[in-house]
Amino acid sequence: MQLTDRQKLILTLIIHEHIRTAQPVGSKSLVEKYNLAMSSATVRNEMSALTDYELLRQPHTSAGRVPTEEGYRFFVGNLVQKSGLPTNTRRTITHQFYQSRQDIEQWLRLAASVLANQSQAASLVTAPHAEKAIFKHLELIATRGRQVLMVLVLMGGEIRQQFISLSEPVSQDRLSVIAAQISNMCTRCDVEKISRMRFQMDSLGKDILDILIAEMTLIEESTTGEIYLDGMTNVLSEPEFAESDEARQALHILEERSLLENLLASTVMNTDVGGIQVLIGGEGTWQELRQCSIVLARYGDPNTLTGSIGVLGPIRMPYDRTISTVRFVANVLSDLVTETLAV
Amino acid sequence: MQLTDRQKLILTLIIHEHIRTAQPVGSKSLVEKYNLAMSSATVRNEMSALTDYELLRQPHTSAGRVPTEEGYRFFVGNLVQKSGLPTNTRRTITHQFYQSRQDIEQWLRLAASVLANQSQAASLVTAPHAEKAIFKHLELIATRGRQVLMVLVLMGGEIRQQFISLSEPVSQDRLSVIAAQISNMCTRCDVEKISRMRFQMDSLGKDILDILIAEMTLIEESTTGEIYLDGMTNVLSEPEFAESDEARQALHILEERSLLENLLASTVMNTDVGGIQVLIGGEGTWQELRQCSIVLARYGDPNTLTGSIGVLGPIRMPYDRTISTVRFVANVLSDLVTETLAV
DNA sequence: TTTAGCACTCTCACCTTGAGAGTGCTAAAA
DNA sequence: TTTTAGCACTCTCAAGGTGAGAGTGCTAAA
Repeated sequence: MQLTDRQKLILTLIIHEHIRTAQPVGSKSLVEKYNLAMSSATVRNEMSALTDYELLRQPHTSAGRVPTEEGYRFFVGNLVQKSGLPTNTRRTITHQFYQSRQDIEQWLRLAASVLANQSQAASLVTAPHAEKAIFKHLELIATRGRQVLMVLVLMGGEIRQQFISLSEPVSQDRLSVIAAQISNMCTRCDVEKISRMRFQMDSLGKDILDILIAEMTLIEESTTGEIYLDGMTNVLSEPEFAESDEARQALHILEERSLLENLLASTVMNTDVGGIQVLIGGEGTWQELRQCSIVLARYGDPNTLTGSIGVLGPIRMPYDRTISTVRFVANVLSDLVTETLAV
Repeated sequence: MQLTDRQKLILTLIIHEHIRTAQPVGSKSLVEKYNLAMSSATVRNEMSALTDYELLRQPHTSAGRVPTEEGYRFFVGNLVQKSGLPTNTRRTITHQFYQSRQDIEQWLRLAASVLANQSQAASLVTAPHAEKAIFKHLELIATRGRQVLMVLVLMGGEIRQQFISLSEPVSQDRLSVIAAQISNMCTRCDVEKISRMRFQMDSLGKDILDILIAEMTLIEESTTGEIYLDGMTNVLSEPEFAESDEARQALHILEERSLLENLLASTVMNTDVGGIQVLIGGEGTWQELRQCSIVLARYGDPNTLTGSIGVLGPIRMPYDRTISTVRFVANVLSDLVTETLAV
């Protein structure tokens, strides 16, 4: 499918106009709006051709044209201008990050908030997560009776806390000794190596090591870290979600962690850090997302810690701006992660 | 305002019927539906009286009656049957909690999920938070260069992690020594006591203690811990939120942390653990919640750690069931918190 | 005090209608 | 060959009209 320049122009204008108004775009109004140097009849002929290519669609015989999913895809793939974010927007965003508390959690929350506000859509950010769990540090804190709080720190800064129940009460001193022992012994070890050290430990140590191993295995098996969402309500103000049932289906994907993990796993997980993926109208697979598009990116340090960020909005979203924003925030997060978390 | 038994009955039935159908309730259909031993004319007279009391309202001259906010409030205050949850529902819920990972975060997430599913509405759960921050344990973990990961554990199990930047690189060994020293010295101390120990420390120790104090102050100042939400999309399926703008306003309160904190601070924070608060139609204060009711409870250990849980649904919600569910989940969480987190 | 009966009111679903916007086609102009 | 003016046609949408249905308040009798 090879489009003439004029066809590309018209497709682009129709998409712009449709994004602006959420209405079908007619030939005459398009010519008037953009002062095109051709008549509406010419535009109609081109529209007709674009409709044959299935890039445009007519809701009804005598309505204007609306871009199809294919049309958006062509637009995003070939026509969208990679404008980059305006400098002052960049500055505002960067500023916010360096203003915030120095804490991954805050950064991720902030990233979600920035994405949501900039794109006026729903956003998601997953915490950076390593494919391989490498032990860094263990802490055991007595709470009450046989209850102990276990804090496990992985290389890369992932932290897990968990209450464990020992078979008998143990003093804080003894716990500290064991924690220190394990911390020293296991630094930079993966699950396998740690398993092989099990024989060196006494009975209590073995119990704790077992829990530690279980926990690390669990972390390794999970495909993504904690998920932060923001701007869900932004989506509700879009006219295509006026009947809230449509909105419900779309937002449900974000809310239901397992669905979202599936979605991420089958798309952005295969993308390189720095790359952008745009999922338009659910790409036939995700029925609930028929009305939505998702712009996704991966951030972090490609070899160790990575996470995903994305924006979910109506299919009729301003792709250029959204893509720039997602790319920029991903870069900011990558920088922060590599600066502070790297091994 | 003193209602006769018959008036109470009719009010109750109208509310029940309205909750079921979301439609105005007429005299005739009410008599038929519930096989009342009186004629529709009698019911009409009583309805008229209830309307005078402003417990009912007519959307239009010749429509049926709809409960007013006042009507719901009377119902919740006087007529609602405190049924308690069915035994098997209780069992299902309890079971889920003991099945889950032994980890506050999981419990809170689960609580939110249970509330959302049981009530088919949106739910919120705040992490338990102590009014007074009491130090328990400090851990310092070298990451890279001058970057250090500080893990702060408070009495009661609140954990904060933060990256701090020291003025010069420090070895893990030295960090461990300092952390142990602080941990020993400050156990069970509040901010004030810790501040008085500052002079004992060397320069590096002072820096760290300052950050620690700042962090503890921050925790003490925040009114609530982490917030977990669930079931936002449930609300979208209610007919009163068909035009998504209504839904947007309501859900916005949940999404915007500061708004939600305000709301909690001005209501449930003043409630005792074990008590239930029902906020109907925003009580005149919260414009965004005109269409909603919130059922709130406080859980935890009254003297140390408390958190809030709640359900947000349409004003037309099944209060008896929702209240029972919220109360039950609050009790379960209280038990878990006092069992595992208490000092 | 309750109820049957009645006149009245209001909504809602349904239909019709005309304006408006858009289309495709054709024939003439460039 | 490409572009454009003109025209007949199509379809939506808002506005207005109509009747069925449900509900009400009032009155007079039980």
